[in-house]
Amino acid sequence: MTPDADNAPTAEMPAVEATAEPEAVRAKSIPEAAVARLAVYLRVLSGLAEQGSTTISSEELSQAAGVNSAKLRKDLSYLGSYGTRGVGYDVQVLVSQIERILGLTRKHKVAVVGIGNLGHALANYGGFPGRGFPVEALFDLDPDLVGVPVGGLPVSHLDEIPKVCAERQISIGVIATPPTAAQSVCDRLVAGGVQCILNFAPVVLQVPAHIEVRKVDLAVELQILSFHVARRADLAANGNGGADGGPGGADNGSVNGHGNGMVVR
Amino acid sequence: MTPDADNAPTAEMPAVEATAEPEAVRAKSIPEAAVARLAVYLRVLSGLAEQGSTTISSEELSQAAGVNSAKLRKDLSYLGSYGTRGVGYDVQVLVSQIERILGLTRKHKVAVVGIGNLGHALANYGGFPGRGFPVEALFDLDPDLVGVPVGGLPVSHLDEIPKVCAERQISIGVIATPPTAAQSVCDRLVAGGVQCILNFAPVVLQVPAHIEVRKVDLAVELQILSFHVARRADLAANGNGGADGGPGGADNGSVNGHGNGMVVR
DNA sequence: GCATGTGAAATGCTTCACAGCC
DNA sequence: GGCTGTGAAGCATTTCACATGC
Repeated sequence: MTPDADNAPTAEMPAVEATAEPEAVRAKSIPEAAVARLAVYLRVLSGLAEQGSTTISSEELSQAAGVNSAKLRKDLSYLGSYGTRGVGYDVQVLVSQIERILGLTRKHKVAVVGIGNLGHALANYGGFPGRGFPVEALFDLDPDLVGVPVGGLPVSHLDEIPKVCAERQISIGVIATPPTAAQSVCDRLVAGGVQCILNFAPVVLQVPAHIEVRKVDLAVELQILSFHVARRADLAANGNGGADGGPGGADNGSVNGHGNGMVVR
Repeated sequence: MTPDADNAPTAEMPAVEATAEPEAVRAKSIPEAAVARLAVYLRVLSGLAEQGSTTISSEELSQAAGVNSAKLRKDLSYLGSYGTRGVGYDVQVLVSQIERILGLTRKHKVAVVGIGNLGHALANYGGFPGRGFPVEALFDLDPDLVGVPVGGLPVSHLDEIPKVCAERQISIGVIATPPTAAQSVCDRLVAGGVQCILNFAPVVLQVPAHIEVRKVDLAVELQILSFHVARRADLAANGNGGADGGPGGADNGSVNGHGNGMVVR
């Protein structure tokens, strides 16, 4: 995962205060794990909407999203009650509600730092996934790159990070630099006022408490896969006594869960 | 995080039983979340080793890895008892033990499918992170790319996936194609005998139960960050009256705070 | 009848706190 | 005195199972 799912959201906010909320109190504190899945549901639902579906049951949607239906319903219940018993959910309504919860009704400007192979790929992502995340600044250290437009946007120097980020109101910084530069880049992004960082560099960043960091770590992902290969080999080697019946049989229940995550980390 | 985690031996293991295991039973079933962190510790430790450190305490290592020390010790305890009370851990010993558990003592051949921006980045990663994951096959649909060497390896056509993967004993397939092609590529990788898949395409793959899948989903990561920005904005907007004192303050200490500040994220 | 929504149970993960050992 | 290793407590997430309402 999501990988990752580390993160300690804390923030409980028990009863909130007196100020009676006139309406839905929202901020009900929705589990981090559920948030990640909502993003997946959103993509599936958008696809369905384009194909003309208007309603869908939890069973169908859960299949398409690779989770079980109970989990899906629980996740959707965090949004409020937007289904119809005996029928299912209205696709458009779910799309809107998930977008609302995820804060996608507003744009989040992105800066990409480190225009190497990966940075290029990110900068060219065509406005970044699903709209709402326009790339509005690019940075690199290399003098040969500074000034050159990549994906229609000129590259600025690392030193400009704080100034440019502040000016353009960047809210998300993406770090795609070599590991040695990452912490320093991170500090400058924070100085520039970004609120969140998506880190592709294989280092653990130190950040102030109010900055949200997510990391995407290729080496870690591969090593997790390696672990599973090894474990499977172990089991096959000495795990089961005779019987069995070749691979695949193994049984072990494990439903088809599948899943994953994240990244998650 | 990957759910799956089915453990073979079910229950605990209160005492020995029936089929006496001749030796250490290893397969102790280590939590998925811990596996991901072990990979991080490994990187930190490798760095330390290169700088000449020979021992380290749980406190220091946990700081460097961005977790708290209790968690770190618990994680390391899954490896066995390799620390020295009153002293700390031997860096080299930990490195070896983590490598053993993660199955890094053996190579895992990788195939990259989809040689676009991202695929290029991956193919050029210079043998892939930290050794042990050699890229040994590249695939794309584009006739202009087939046959062209990328990072020293010629690109083959998608149709060759099953054959080439089987021949070269590829164990990990990396999908870096557009979403529409991903499921079909996945099926071919499975046909070619790969055991694990790392999926960069924004789709939920359907795979047989014995295949391990991890996904890296840029859109999901950004949307999770968006959620946190939104939540924070919400809190700031109606959470607390004036006072405050800038962002970050909020916190609202979850009551029992409990010392232990801990930097963490 | 059928599918949602949700308390409650089960499972899994993290944190605490301290015994054990150097 | 310091630091590891770990049972037990505390939380978080997932799953169950069924009342609820269309």
